Amino acid sequence: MKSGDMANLKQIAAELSLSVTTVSRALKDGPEVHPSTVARVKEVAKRVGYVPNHHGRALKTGQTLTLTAVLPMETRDYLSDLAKLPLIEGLTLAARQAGYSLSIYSTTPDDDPVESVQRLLQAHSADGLIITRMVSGDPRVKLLLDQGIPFVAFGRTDLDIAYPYVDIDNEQIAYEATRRLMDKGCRRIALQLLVQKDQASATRLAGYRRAMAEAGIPIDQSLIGDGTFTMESSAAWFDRLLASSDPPTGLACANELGLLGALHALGRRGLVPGRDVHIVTRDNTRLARFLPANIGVHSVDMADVGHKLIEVLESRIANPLGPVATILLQGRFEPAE
Amino acid sequence: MKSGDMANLKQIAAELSLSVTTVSRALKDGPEVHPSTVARVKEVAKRVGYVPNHHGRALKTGQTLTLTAVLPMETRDYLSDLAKLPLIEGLTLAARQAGYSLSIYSTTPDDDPVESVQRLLQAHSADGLIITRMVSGDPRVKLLLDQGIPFVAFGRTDLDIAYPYVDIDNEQIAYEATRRLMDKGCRRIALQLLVQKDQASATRLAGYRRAMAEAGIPIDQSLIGDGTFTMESSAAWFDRLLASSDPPTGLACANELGLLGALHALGRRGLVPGRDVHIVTRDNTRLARFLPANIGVHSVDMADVGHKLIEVLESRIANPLGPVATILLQGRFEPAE
DNA sequence: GTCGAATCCGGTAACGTTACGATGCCAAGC
DNA sequence: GCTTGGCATCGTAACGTTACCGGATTCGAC
Repeated sequence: MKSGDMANLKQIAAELSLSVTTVSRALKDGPEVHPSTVARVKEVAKRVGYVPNHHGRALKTGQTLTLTAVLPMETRDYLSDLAKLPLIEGLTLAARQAGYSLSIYSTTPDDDPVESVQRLLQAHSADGLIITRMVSGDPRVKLLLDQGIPFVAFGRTDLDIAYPYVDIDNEQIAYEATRRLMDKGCRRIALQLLVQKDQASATRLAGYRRAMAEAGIPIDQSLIGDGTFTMESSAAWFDRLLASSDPPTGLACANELGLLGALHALGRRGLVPGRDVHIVTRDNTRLARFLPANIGVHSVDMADVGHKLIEVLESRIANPLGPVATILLQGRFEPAE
Repeated sequence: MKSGDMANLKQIAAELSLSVTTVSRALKDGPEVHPSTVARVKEVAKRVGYVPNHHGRALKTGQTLTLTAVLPMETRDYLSDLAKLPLIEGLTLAARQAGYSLSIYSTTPDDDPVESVQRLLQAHSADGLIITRMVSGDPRVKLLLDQGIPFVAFGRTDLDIAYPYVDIDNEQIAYEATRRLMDKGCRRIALQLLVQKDQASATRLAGYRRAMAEAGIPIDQSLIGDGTFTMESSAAWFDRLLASSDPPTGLACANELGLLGALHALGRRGLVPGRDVHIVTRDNTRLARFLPANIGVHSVDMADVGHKLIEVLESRIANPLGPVATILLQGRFEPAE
């Protein structure tokens, strides 16, 4: 079946009348092997196209050289979050550069997140885990820490425990976004939120509240969006706001898709962004800059987030008991023209 | 380090005073084990949280239960193809349902595609490969067939060899798109193409040519877009066309990002889609339906493509010498209102 | 009462790799 | 001459799993 007849250490050893042990050591430049022997071994290895068998090594050493990213997938809609794509690209590329291969584990809304993680770590199929979409009091953190499994989270949560994470400073970004809208003269400012209980939404809300409190504007709960998120639901949500007796004059969008939904709602009412409603949005994919509307944009390089996640995870694997690294990334603001 | 103290067959066997062999057989419902023994084994396995060790099994059986998808990644731009996200989601989900885990191998434009595949198959880390972004005379097909490695391609190519693939009927879609634009009265119709030498672009061009030939309209090469693709380059390309002495009145876009670029170019000139220029686009993510413009849309469910790819690959792994399955998917057209 | 068959289970080896201790060898030191 | 020690290499065992063959018990049938 596997026609390849894969070369292994034994074959190389036989060809050179060496022991398997010596060949193994030679290939990793062990100092206990004579340099000339190393050269001969490497030459034969190259000729026969030797590639170490992943599973043999993994079984012996316990190292799989694989990292697994647990990513939520929304089956309700075609797309959930465009930023996921550059994130995946950053993750795979950084993992490859670090000598790991990256496995993606998509969770559906039906999956119990804890159980998913549970199963993953037990299968011993990865040296480390990347978890995302942190929720308040996320139980996975304690689970993974207890089990001693190296992991890194994309996002903080409100636990007392220290754990390694990379996060975007959503509080600051939402604060600035709200302030920008105020600078445009808005006082009724709508805040778009994504998944309920999502930690990112909680911090966004905190930043919004801070800005509103500083300006002395009372919070109107009806202006704060909530719940599971699609282009459709975004459009419907903002349409309801526009239809109200006292519609918002400013909007802080959660991401590109939320923006598209909101623009759709505006368009259907003949309203123009930047004139009737001022908009600021998160946009990690440059998409908003290409829409025919002047919209302020907060962006974060998601590929860089992927790189940083791998970096932290790598140091965690190398030194599981060392200090936990945490990285907080600021957004970059590009104002509307 | 790995504090887990993973349960293995030996532990279960010891606890029940059985042999490792029997436990192994019991867990896979071997007919050679007494039903009551099977029950006892399973009960203990569940209690101690036994999960089979992937690598032990892979080493013995040669099956890795892993599939690898080779996906191109454009580092030039933030996003290359939005449809890749639902594709990945479909792939991971279908792989999981089939009992496989999915590994993503991102290739950069610098990577030699053949060498990437070469290395992947030698590492014996996957039971099957999914390759994408087929080019004319793609050398990977022959390589994989020769090596007897199970694989499936997303996209056809112009080889005489039969090989398993799933593809979208781009020829037909481009043909229909061109016809729709003609129905709107367009005669100067621009065709947006993506990556050069990409097989999908070649078939799109063929469909366009067929429609133009049937209508007796001569081909104007200057209306046919070409080259590596970003939102920026799309905008620049279409802007050049609009600036020409005889600008197009119809446009068939390659995908969502190409559409956004084109709309950007239109917007900057104060032109309105559906009035000054008629547009039809590929859109696998429902994004175009949410733009404030009436645009005809050809869509394909990319998650379904992912499922079909896994399906074909699975049958290929189960029966490597069987007939090659090929699937050609039609696009669904939703006209502009 | 003996024998084949069916049923249930155990032991051994092997997949490819690496860790560990052991072994042979040669030069240098007393 | 004999030890010491460094050097290069080897042999064995083990990681967790499954394939294969062989053994024990039971049961029905002649």
